Amino acid sequence: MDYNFREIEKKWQKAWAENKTYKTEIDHSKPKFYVLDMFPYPSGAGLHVGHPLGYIASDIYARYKRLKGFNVLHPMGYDAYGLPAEQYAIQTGTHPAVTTEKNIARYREQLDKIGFSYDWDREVRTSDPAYYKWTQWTFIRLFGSWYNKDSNKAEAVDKLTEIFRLSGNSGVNAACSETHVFTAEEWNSMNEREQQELLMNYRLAYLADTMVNWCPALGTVLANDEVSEGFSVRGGHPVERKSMKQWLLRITAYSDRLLEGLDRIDWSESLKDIQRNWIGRSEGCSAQFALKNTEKQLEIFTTRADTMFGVTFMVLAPEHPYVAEITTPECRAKVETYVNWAKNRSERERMAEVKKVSGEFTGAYAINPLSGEEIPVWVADYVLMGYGTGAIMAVPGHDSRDFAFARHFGLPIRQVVSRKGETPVDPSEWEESYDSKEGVMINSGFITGLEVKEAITSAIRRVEELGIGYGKVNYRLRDAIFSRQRYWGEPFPVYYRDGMPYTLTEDELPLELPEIDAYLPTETGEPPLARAKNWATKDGYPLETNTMPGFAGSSGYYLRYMDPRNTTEYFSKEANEYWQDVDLYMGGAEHATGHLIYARFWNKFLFDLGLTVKDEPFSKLINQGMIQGRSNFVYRISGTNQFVSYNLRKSYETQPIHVDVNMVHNDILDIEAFKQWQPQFSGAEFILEDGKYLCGWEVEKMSKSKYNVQNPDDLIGKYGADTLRLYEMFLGPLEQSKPWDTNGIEGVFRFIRKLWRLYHDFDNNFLVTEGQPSGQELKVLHKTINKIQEDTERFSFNTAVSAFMICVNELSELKCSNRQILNELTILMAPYAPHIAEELWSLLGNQGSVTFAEFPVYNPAYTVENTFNYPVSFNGKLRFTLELPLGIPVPEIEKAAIAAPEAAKWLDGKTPKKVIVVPGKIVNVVV
RNA sequence: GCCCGAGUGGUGGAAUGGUAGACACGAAGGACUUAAAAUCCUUUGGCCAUCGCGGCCGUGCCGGUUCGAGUCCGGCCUCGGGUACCA
Repeated sequence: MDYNFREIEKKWQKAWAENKTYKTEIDHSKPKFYVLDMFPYPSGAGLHVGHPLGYIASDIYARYKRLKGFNVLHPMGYDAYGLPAEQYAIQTGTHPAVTTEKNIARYREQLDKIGFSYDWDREVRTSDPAYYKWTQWTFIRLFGSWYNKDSNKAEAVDKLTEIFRLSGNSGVNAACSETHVFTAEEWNSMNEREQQELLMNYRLAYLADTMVNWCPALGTVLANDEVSEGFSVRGGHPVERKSMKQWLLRITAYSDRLLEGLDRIDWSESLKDIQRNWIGRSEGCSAQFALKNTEKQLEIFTTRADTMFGVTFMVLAPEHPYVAEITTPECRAKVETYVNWAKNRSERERMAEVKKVSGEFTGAYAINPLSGEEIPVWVADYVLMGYGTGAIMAVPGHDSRDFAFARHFGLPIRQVVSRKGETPVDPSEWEESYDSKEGVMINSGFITGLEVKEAITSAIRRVEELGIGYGKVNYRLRDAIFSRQRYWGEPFPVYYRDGMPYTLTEDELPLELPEIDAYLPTETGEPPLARAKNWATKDGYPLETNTMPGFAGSSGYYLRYMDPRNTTEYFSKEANEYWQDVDLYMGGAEHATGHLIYARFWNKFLFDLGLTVKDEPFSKLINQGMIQGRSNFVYRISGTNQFVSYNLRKSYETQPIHVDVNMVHNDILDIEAFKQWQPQFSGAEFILEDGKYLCGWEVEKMSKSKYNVQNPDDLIGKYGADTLRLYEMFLGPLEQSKPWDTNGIEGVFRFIRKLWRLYHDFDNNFLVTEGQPSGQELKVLHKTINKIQEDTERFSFNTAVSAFMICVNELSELKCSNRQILNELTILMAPYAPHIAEELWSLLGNQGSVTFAEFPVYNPAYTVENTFNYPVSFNGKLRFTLELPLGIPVPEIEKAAIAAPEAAKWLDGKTPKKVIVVPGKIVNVVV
């Protein structure tokens, strides 16, 4: 064996660990650079080949930055709390901590084999009391804070009570739950319980009754981003709506800042769009519609105040408090039946029946404040209580849902917007609502004739003049539900006195997770922590039995890495001032509406407290694409144990059967391995083509059941970590999703051995030559330096690997073994293939690790060409090429092109109309 | 429905508006070898060709801008992701 990767990789991994090569300290003499991977949840299945994709990319970048003279922080840890370990505990009784510990050990082993440059001394685990102490600490601070919209930041609740004591709440502009106005006297005469209840409306971490996503199978509540189409993201269990008392984080207070911050960070536009949509800011206006025969006003929110003259009815959500109050006796029975039916329908049913129109007339009428018309009030489940006010003004002419509803129940439809130059058609002939984003108002009283935009402003102004509403901004973003009825999570640092929650003091932290006898809810349905003995404070007050959700621990871990062993603070001021924020964050786009939004909120809150110097935590973020599986199939002839090769399958009636991809090489089946794979195939017969059995293939999700899972360990065993690293990068653009396919890995392996041979003679003796490199050698090297630098900086790692291949091919061609050239090449390779680079670096006689070498400086002087092979086109079609010196004047080039012997044929005796010459690029002759 | 992103050889993929298919894989042929592995060489988008001159067609489809379009613009089709009675 010439290139012995097994020995080399083991040797250097050991050396890096022993010398703590990647240990990082604050160093003010160097600029900092913080490269972070989204830390993994250590699942029992271990890493598959998709996980390291992002880690390899970020590791290459981290190593590159070190060569460029940066002090690089590149840590790793574990998102160690989570459902799978707890589910396993329920089934087996094994403590989740034990399972987690074991899984972490396996992850670590796998990660170490790939040769990452993590500073493991900074490892954090979210389930470690030394870590979650600070998660709990942050919760206490959230509980003790409110959001002042005037100063636009979080402030202490103590300051708020002071204001209440002196002047009540009328002058307070807070992001809060709905509260009535009270005076200082009223506040001061309240008892503590009343005051606490009131303050709950202001706290950034607060307790409230809310409709939650309850998952009976998991026995817990889930956040919106943990639910997809009515099923839990983890496990795929059905989810239903239920009202429960829950802790919430008032993330909505930060809606605008979360939105604004997106403009200042370097994330992909698509990811920012996902967050923008999730926050869902919409500008509009709120307006009160008077209800006939009562004093009541019905408040609605609309983004299209201009269409108010087109309102022909109103709709309330079934949960709207007014439904019961305004329904007339004649309609009561029907409305009650409808409301009950609507309320009990699961999310699932509602989603499945979006197209079905349902609703009921309440018997009540409202009065259109602009037109004075009387309009009926309906109740229907297409209006959601959770958005706006739970009531809408229906404009069936210009809203598809209102239109469908009006058609179904025979309600009038009126057109109020018309595009310029179009003659309005009777709405009764429409098949759908009329798109009204642009146009001119018609049938609209005082705004008739205005453009939509002006009409909106005009209508809002009138609403404000009438004192029935005001311009308002609405958000789709909801406060984050922060309680989970689970065991394996952070305990809340909260106890209850007289039924009111209070937080522990800082010196009582961490509040450690107690031992319990079974990882299940109690018989009375309380969360598992209710089983813990003495789950109470020293004074005997009961502690909170919910635990925090998965996103709690991951919301601030990047800050803790800056100073992970600090026992007196979350992280020191010094550490935060040095490391500031994450310069490069690498991870999956699936966290767009979860972790990535919570972490930004968490960080902004800590920024308000003055703890962090940056309000945005991740200045650049890259989403690595998903690695999909590539499945292989064999084709069994129906009713037989005969298998027909891929291209012959059409002549038979066959069923495709998944076959383990590890038994297939370049789509050719290892027949013996297949026979031994499962007993049912032991007697299998095969119809071959060209003496081989060819399998079919398809791109699918990587999963055990599809037998297409590839784990990195096998590949490292066969080719080594450096080959795996290069191959994962060579697969294609980092951000693109792509199928995993080992078909190309041989090529990368060949390349790396070819690289090795540059430094060795035929007998594998290390051999480099001294002396000055040739001009050609320098040209190849410097072309490569330039390309690698450019490609690495724009994260185009696939083309960088190609550039290395070209470089090694060319140097091999030149039979180059020059020390100077190879020394520089070694440094270039180091971020990509660190083990072989380290070995060659030491063979070259260099002291110390190549990690801290200096990145070669590109010298364009070595790569200048003095001639250029001009492509000459006629009418845009390439006809021939012409070698000409660079730097000769344009008319000369023109002349040379036309005078070329090949040109005569295309000129056909004519004089060219025009000749375009782009020096150093192209010549185009127009005939 | 709405908002993004992507469609290039048998495959993964290259290509600041300037020689489409770099670099690999696979395949075919050859060298070396008792043989195999490894290695090396040649060919490899399609069609036509008096296959050593050459030509025509080709980047999902239809148009447009331009001396010149895979790249820019307009309209469609397909696939992937996000979101969904959000007023």
